Amino acid sequence: MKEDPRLIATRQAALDAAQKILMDKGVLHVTHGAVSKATGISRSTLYRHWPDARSLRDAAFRRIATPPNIPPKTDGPLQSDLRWLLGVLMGALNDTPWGQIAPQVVAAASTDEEARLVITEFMKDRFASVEAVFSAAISRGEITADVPVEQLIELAVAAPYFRKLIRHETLDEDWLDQHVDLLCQIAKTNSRH
Amino acid sequence: MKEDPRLIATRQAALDAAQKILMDKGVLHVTHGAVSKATGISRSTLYRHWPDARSLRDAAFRRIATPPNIPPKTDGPLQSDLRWLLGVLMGALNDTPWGQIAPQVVAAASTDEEARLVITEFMKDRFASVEAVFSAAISRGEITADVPVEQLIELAVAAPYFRKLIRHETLDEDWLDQHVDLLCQIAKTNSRH
DNA sequence: CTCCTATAGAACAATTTGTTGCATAACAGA
DNA sequence: TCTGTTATGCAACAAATTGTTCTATAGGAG
Repeated sequence: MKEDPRLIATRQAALDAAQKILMDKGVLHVTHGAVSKATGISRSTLYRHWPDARSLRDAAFRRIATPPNIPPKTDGPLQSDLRWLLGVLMGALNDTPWGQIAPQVVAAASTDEEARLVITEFMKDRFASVEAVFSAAISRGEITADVPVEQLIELAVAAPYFRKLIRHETLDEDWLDQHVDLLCQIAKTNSRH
Repeated sequence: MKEDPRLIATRQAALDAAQKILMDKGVLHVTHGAVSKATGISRSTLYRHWPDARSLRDAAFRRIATPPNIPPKTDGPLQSDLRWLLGVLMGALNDTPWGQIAPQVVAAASTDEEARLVITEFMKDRFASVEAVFSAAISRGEITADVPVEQLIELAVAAPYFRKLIRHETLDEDWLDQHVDLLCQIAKTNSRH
């Protein structure tokens, strides 16, 4: 037996609004009252779906933090693969809700176990993508297993996140080109050929 | 004429408590009521010092985010200077209130202009320290001006912050050694001698 | 000792938070 | 179409929180 469409519609509308509030005004303003006023859904209905403020916020976090599927490109060369993958990652930070919401999740993670799970899983996923690119390059013999892959992965992902979330600097194509160039240079100078 | 010691005492006690609440439970729980209960200071007094919840939170942020003075060490060699400076930075992230509070500031910065100022100024200060180390190395001729200093600075600082705030991984001596090694390697392979 | 001022405490209104009961409307199944 | 089920809207409500204001008191400055 299928789920009542009213449940689905309510959840969707409510979380859409919660997401928007989260992005525009911060986690402090995500309340049943605010969502009710934004959507027209009555407060009592919202309380039935999410019994307290925290579960509402968690739901909003989870909805946004779901990692988009990144179609893998590992056919080389390394510079090209890396540039493409980090380009997608950068695009997500710049143009999707995730980019705007990430700071809130980061903060929540420091006191909230649920939020911490959300972000560590998300990052594990990102790391796996980058790792696949390096592994492919090693398999092709483009670089050797001597390169400190762990460190490179961390630097590759850390830079755009740090730049966006903490420094509030722009993430543009020029910056990314330089970043990828440097990563590849490190990879190559650490390869024994 | 000096300031009334009662004002100073109240401010200090209140912000001490606010800081602790901020670290333990997150920004959501920093309220006049909570601080009053924690300190015994009456609510009305707190309201007179900080007229609304936001100014109280901002005050707590500012107090914690004040960068400690880092005594400069730029007498070389680069590896040693860098290791020492990033060691201090790592220690601050690991063992001072700043490390626990930074995520909250990061989040607040995405919707709050005041918090953004706090963190960008803080980072400007950090970057200047790292920049001084590289400049000194260039002056000594240890590395040449060909190295992409801007990028190196960003990577140097980004890695520990990313690791701590976003990945919730440990920051220990071994990791730092590897990190500094890699940074120096990049600097040297980019120097024409 | 006296004036000034910060604080404590209580009383208060306004807002927010969470609960409950009931009428209504929408859905699923026959 | 008819019927039983269930989600919603709405209003009333209690409780907690937020912010204001007044007065008495205690501590500090000259």
